[in-house]
Amino acid sequence: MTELEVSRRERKKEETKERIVKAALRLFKDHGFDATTVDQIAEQADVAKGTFFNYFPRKEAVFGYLSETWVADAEQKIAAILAKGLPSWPKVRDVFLEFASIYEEDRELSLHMAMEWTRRMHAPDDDVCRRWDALGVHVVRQLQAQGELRRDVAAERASQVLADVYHGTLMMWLESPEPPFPLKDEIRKRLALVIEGLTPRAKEGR
Amino acid sequence: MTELEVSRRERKKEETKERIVKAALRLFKDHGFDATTVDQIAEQADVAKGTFFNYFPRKEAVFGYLSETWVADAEQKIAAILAKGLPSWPKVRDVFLEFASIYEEDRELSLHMAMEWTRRMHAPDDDVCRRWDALGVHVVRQLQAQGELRRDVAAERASQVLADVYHGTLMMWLESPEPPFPLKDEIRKRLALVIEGLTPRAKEGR
DNA sequence: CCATAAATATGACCGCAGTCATAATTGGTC
DNA sequence: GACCAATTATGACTGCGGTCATATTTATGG
Repeated sequence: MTELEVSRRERKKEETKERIVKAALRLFKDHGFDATTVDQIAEQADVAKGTFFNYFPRKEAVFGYLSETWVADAEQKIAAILAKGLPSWPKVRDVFLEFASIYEEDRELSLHMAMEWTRRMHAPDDDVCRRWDALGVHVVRQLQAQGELRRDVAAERASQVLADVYHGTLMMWLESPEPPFPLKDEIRKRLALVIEGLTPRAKEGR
Repeated sequence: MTELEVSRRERKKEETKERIVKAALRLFKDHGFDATTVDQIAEQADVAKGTFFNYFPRKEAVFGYLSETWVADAEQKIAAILAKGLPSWPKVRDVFLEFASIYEEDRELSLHMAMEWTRRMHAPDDDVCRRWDALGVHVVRQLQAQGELRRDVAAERASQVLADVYHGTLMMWLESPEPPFPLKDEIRKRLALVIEGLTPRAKEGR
């Protein structure tokens, strides 16, 4: 009984997974990540505890579900920009800045999300990481072709440097008990620094 | 009985702490971080389990002990460089690169160390973080004064960007199952990118 | 409709990190 | 030495993340 590529099984499977994610995120937001137990999540999602671990290997792994959505979204938007004629750095940058605003909604939760994200790179078979990487490299290549970025540096390296600064700034912002600065603004400024470089120019701006 | 600022109590305290750290690191190296239990550490250090938690709030916290040593060491070396006349970026950079070689000894262990280090920033009362920060800012200020770095950017920001790239590269290297590149070399190249900037120059180098 | 195998669900169970009430040590005082 | 307060040590105990053997459901073939 293979009707239209999606069997009833797979549908139910996906449904359950979503129920678990929804329940988990709800509880995380309400009571905090640490205070939420897997039992509670399972209860709330109306499954047994063991079932949770059929879908996610670790408690934190529920965050992985989100990043899949996000990377798809990013690919979408970036593709749109790159498609319509001349791409330009500011536009691309703004797409990534947009994602930063997601983190502003719930900092405590976002911190756990970001740490899980960090940990995931461990697994070499994780394709979400690869997709982010590929996206970054692709963007840099385009900007290089457009003449907006130096062509004499490896695109992978340039992409990584930008990602590091993005991620580092985000982490610092997330880890402070109080927001230490306006997140998007700071990221923009730091990225600008990387683009411009730290070397003094001939005519130093004021 | 306050003889020479260090009571017997404090001496024993410090001794015990060191015994615990030594035992922990030994076991981590031999059997891996996760496979090592606090019971084993306590056993090996000849104390009760509860005693461990008198000295360290979490199992990972033993790494904190090391970072204190390191930052002191870094302050020392950097001060020496900055003291003797003209400081220059390459020399400063090499000091930080030296630290990278510590990580090359045991990657699995270093990964846990780095993650604990990341988590520590959470606590606002952690002065190790503040000291690293202060050190970075101080260095940048000096280099700015020396004319080696742009003077029109906030030293804190510049320092952070450099730290982010350093840290990001390190994490990527630590998280890969196999070393993906020569660590020190890659850090040097990426830092160079930040210094030079990603903007195309008039005469593009080949 | 029954048989069978694969996929999925379940909750009793286990090991360990971390807590806490209590006990032992220590240093100071008379 | 006897007493006291403060500091440090201890291990029984708890709670939760994660496992696993077993049960249940689902799809398929005869």
